[in-house]
Amino acid sequence: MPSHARPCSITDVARRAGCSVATVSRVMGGGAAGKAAPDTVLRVRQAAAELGWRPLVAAQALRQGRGRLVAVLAPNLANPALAAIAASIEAALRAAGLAMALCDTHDDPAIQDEHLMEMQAHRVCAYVLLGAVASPGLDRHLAAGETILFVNRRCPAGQPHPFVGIDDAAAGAEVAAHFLRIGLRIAGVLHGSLGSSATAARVLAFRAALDAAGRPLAAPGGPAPMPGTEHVRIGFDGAQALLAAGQLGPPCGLFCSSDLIAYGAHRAIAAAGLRVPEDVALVGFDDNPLNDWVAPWLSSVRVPYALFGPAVCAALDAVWAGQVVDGMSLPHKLVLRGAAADATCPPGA
Amino acid sequence: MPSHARPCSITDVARRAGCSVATVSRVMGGGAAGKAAPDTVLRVRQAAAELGWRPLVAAQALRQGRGRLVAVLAPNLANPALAAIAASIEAALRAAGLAMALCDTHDDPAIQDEHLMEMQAHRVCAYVLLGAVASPGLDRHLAAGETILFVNRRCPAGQPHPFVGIDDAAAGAEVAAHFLRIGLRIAGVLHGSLGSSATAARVLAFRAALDAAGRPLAAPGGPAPMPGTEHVRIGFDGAQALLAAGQLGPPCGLFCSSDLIAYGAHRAIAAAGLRVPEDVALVGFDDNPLNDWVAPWLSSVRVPYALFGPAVCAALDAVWAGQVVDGMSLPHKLVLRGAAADATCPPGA
DNA sequence: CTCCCATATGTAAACGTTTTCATGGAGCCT
DNA sequence: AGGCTCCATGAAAACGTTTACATATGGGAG
Repeated sequence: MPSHARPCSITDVARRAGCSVATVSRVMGGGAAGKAAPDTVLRVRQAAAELGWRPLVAAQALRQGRGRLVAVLAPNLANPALAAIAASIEAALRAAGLAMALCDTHDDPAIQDEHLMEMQAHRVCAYVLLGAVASPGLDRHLAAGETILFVNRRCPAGQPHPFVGIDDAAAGAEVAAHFLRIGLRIAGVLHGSLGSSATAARVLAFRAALDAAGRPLAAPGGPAPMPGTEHVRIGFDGAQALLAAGQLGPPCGLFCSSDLIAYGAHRAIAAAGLRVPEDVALVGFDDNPLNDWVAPWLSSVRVPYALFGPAVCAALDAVWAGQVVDGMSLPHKLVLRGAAADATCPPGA
Repeated sequence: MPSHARPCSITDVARRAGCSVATVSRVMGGGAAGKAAPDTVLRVRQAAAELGWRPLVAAQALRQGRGRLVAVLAPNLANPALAAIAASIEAALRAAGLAMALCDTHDDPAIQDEHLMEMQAHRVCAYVLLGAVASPGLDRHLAAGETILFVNRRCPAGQPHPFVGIDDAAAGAEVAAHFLRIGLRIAGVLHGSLGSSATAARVLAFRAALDAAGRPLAAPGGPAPMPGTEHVRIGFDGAQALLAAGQLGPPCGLFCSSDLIAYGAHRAIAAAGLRVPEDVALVGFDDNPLNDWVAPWLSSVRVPYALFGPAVCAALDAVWAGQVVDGMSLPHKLVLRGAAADATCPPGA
């Protein structure tokens, strides 16, 4: 029988500890060290433990105006890179005593706004925008002075805002430098919508580095990818277009602004009878942890997934402390994978 | 300056609409059709829209005892299959006006309990356990009559509880039938901890089908995998052990209880100079959406990710309506991928 | 001994909403 | 006309917490 006896409240704890609710609140409230007599603290702690009581988050949120919930908005949870970052953030938030509400925006401004409204109704204590897109609701939240942290993509509105992510421009330039170093002809660059600051920075820096080396890339042909288009599809179609244009003659290099795009490109290239990386050297971005297992032919810029969570928490703390968090750059690394996957021992071992 | 003017409340709406807060609550509360005069409804709706007001979830939760938040606990968000299911659930919950709090339990009973406690403090309106593990906190929540829905793995405690997932036993038997049909010698089955009801059902039904066909599998050698061990590692180590035992001579078939395990096995098999699927036919489980792109050699049992969200919502509604939801089986399908990846057109097109 | 301050605790208001109950008016039946 | 029900609405209590304020107790300094 789900009798649903009312779960115990601060009042029950107070009664059991033989004090007032205010005292319980002070003792359990954390911050108030030395605000209560030592033996009272002990009694209250014990009573709370015996009853298994925790302050009701809704009541705290109501009273204090803010809750203990952090909204995390991501454009596409099916993307392993984003899922990994979300997982890292979740772990770090939990360690900080916060909970995560995760929302999938599908890169759609309307859905993003809907989520922002809903999370506002929850009085979340912060918004973590993991790949934000410009939207009216975002502007309103920014104007309202909400705590907003941009991850991966910078704020699409003009002003600089707190940001956590890698140095995409540097990474893009490194990829170019790698191709130049090994003296490979560069067939092109495949990428998603340049509306994403991350993609734009990667691609533009890549092109700029090639320009600076006197080996400029031909202007991109074909239509610009629509925002939200499946990355694998972008890669497949893009590689097919390059093949049709005769651009992918071996040997050459091809840069893809995400691993998913590289997967798609690889499929088209393999179907054309070319080998990767011997004929076409592919460099992706994100370095999906599964690459070692399923894509040993793919070099990629490794993004330190596990560092995102701690960095996000640190940035939030800094913002709440009133500091200005302008750009916090996480380290990245170009991981090169060889021609023959010498897999006599498990990768990463 | 984040002036943080107090966000408007129901009182503001009432004043603007020229009525009392009770009326606003009734009008916006949804269910109350015909509980207010038509023109009043109009005035209130307009006032709320103009002010951009939404009822504060914390206050609702406080008053009603339950919030509009659903806790989703998953054992490992880095697993693409689980991330896909979580994404599906999120979308469906949002469509139902609910928000999702996502927690990663790392398959650890202690962490699961911690999350359960925290979510209880949030007065979430339901718990969706996507791969639950037995724990004292889970027992307490069950005893307290909370709304708990098991997804993928059945309730580890004895009694039957509401469940959403595929028919794992049938799927395992189908894999066995497939191997038998094409007359392949079966080298073995690699799997994670049998503590998971899903894994156990798959593996046991697979073995049972082989037994019934008079082709019983040798008892598993080596230590049973520890819970939580990386699936790719299980696959790699397991395949290496089979190779060392001379079990993987071509041609043969090998069943892996998850795609990740199959990835690991593939790596070891390829390193040994054997081809997949010509020499060793691999069948995985989950059918990662990326398989078409990165693992065209892998046959796998496709799990209908997109159906989980709607099924979960339907099950929750049923439970709240007082019905008994015992087992809701989602359809699965064994997807066979050929030897030569004929990738002249994009997969799935 | 008195005064004052520090320290520990209790009292009560406030947060925003839902919901029960009461009120008053409009119609309908006898 | 009187009494009835039905309907729309308002007043107020309650949910569980935090916190500003008040109160009591004790100790030290004068």
